[in-house]
Amino acid sequence: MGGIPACSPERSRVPLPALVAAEPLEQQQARQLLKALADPLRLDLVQALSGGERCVCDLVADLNLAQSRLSFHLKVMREAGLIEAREEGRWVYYRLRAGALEQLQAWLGELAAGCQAPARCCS
Amino acid sequence: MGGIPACSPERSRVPLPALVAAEPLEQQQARQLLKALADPLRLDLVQALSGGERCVCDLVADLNLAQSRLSFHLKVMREAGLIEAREEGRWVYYRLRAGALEQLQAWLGELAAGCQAPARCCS
DNA sequence: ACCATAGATCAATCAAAGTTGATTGATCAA
DNA sequence: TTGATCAATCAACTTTGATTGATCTATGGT
Repeated sequence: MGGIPACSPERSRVPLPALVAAEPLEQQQARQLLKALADPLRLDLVQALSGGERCVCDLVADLNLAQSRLSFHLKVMREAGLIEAREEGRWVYYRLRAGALEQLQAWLGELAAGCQAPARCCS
Repeated sequence: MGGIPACSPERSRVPLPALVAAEPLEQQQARQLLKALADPLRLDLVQALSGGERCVCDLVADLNLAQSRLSFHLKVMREAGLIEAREEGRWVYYRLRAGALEQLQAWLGELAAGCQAPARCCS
């Protein structure tokens, strides 16, 4: 809890890592992606980004929400690897990571594959 | 809150409706499915069901969890239309709804389609 | 240097989800 | 009919997640 503040707060922007490659997607990553998608506001954001890259100030205006609120949700999505950011001067542009969506699709496909088996009879 | 108990408590099992067809999937339904998937325990359940139908008592044993806890999560998944139940005597068997998974896949596909457009320049 | 804007972060608050243990209704076997 | 087991539900509690408003840093214009 009451942590020693690291040498300097050093508040650099967009410091967050994410998913790595187009690999099969581990359960943990899938969960983060799903959680990042499973929220009404974030779903609106995804919708807004589904037509292409947008900058934060536009999103604030278009969706008419508090900037800190937007920033919070963008962070959740970024940390999940669902979106990525590109800085340009003062502005930050966000876009969906198509790769993440495709990984998730593939992951769902695998689930659907074997799920029709008849019940193992219970004890 | 302090409700008048309906004529008789009538605790019939598995009363919950769900998704209807293999249609394009509305945002609200997508969100429910995503939320149903976005939980560690429920993901374990999905995993367990991905090989085919299982009965509750087996799931309790295999995943080693409290029965009421399992029941709660099964209900969330059922209400989202992610799984469905089949009663047989004393037992209830659950299985994944492949249709739901496929709908979700398709929904993701549409998102991925247009998201690579270059930024609309901001203001 | 100064001020305005863009956007991230923090602390406090509030709401939504999950957990637990106990109870209840059904079903089945003895 | 009694007793055991399966599974859903409820009420109390705990944990997690979202919202808000205030700061804070970086960039750019004057």
